Amino acid sequence: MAGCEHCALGGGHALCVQRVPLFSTLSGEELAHVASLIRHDHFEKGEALYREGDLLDSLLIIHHGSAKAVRLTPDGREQILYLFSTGDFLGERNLFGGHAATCTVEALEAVQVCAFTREAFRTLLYAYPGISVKVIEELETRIARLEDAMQTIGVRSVDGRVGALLLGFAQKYGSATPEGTLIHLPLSREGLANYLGIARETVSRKLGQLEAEGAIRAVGSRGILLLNPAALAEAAGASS
Amino acid sequence: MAGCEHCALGGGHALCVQRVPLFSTLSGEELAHVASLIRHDHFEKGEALYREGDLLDSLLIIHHGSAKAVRLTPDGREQILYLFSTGDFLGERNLFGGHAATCTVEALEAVQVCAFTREAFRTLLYAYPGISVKVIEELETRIARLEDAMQTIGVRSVDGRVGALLLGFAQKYGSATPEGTLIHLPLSREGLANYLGIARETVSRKLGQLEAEGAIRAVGSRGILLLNPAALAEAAGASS
DNA sequence: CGCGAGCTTGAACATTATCAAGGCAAGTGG
DNA sequence: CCACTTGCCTTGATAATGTTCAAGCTCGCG
Repeated sequence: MAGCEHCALGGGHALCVQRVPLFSTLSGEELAHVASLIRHDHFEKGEALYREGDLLDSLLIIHHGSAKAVRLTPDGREQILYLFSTGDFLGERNLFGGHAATCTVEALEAVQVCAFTREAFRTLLYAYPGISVKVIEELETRIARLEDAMQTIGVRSVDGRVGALLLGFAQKYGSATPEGTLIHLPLSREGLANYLGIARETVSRKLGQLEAEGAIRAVGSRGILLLNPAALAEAAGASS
Repeated sequence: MAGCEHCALGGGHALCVQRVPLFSTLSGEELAHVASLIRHDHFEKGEALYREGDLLDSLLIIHHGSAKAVRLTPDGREQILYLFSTGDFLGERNLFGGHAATCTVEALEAVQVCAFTREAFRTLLYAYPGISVKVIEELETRIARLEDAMQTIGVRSVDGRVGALLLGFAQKYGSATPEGTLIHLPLSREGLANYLGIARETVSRKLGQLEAEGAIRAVGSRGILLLNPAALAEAAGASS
């Protein structure tokens, strides 16, 4: 059986399928079956996992690395819609309706993915009905994330957006230190700008301002130390 | 059997369940079974179908009328996330995870809904597995809408947002006339502002500007005649 | 006819984008 | 090992854009 090589490698390495909430209801034996259906792929930084308009025929699970889902706006800029990292899955949008991909997904760093073909996944759905419910739940989660993002982008002042973004990143990419939470940003300033829908320069200025206020401290170009989360939360909550 | 009274009323009136894509794969007999599980409810304009934080236990199908899904932002304004009208269904977010509702849904006019209890719907899912796939597809559609909305709100200039909104409304609420498409707005100016994430006054100004340019013509307070859709499309596509 | 809610308009103000110049850092080649 | 180059980031000045506050208007309704 063509198992998941990545998963087989490295000592206490868990099966990649175990990392996906989708399969959390399955037994070890079933997981092994699922894993046997997996094939692999690898992308370098900057490479596209797929592009807007592609007709995907696989479900992708990010085994290691991170990626951004972007969409080109009519005026030529790009809007980042999601950030994916280890354990997230994508491509589910295209498995059923036969729709073309609605956004381009590009690797932010080297990315290893585990993939199911459409057929393999459909087989799974019939074999393990519980997965359907999991898919639905996962989609609901993604909707919730989008709703949050939309509320953030749509209404809050720019200060608030920046604050909310940093707090969000702190949970996802942060690690606790004696001084506060250290965030390793997954994006450049330009990336942050595209995520927030504002100009690059504005990101710089807002971060500079927050640093001047003592709420954060820059650590290299991709590191931010959260000194005063409460100040950010306040910015995120108040209109100015 | 406690059938769907609304559906039974009025001559060639279709079963309300037929209006929902969810059940499009079912036969007439199966539809009748589904319809037998339905109960009803009615809401007046301004009344809430449910509120943020409620633990819903039903799937609601809008049989007649329209409603808005809103979320209160930290700074006290409201952000409109969706508009629902006849045939749309809602509450699916809360059927599985047992999550509380993430937004408040309020009737924009008198609304009649058909509802399934959670149990009834689960029963259906097991009886007719095809419904699961439909649910997934429908969720995907909703995600696509959100992604569109996010791109619109996040990046486009306000002129572009207004243009895109009008074009979108033209498809959903428009009727063709010799002079152009006549849109009956489902929202007040304040509603439009909350939907677009901008100030009331700005909506007035932009609409006035479009009217001055001859792209649209106001017809009463809730009517807009689209004279030059191309001009709107251009605004929606260009940054300024 | 008069009242009130919602809409429009104006002017001052705040914020952000844009344009432009300069700095920092990492990687390159001598 | 150092100067150079390149890409990315910061900072400043200016102009465009939207918000806010305030006043007046319109339309529908009692």
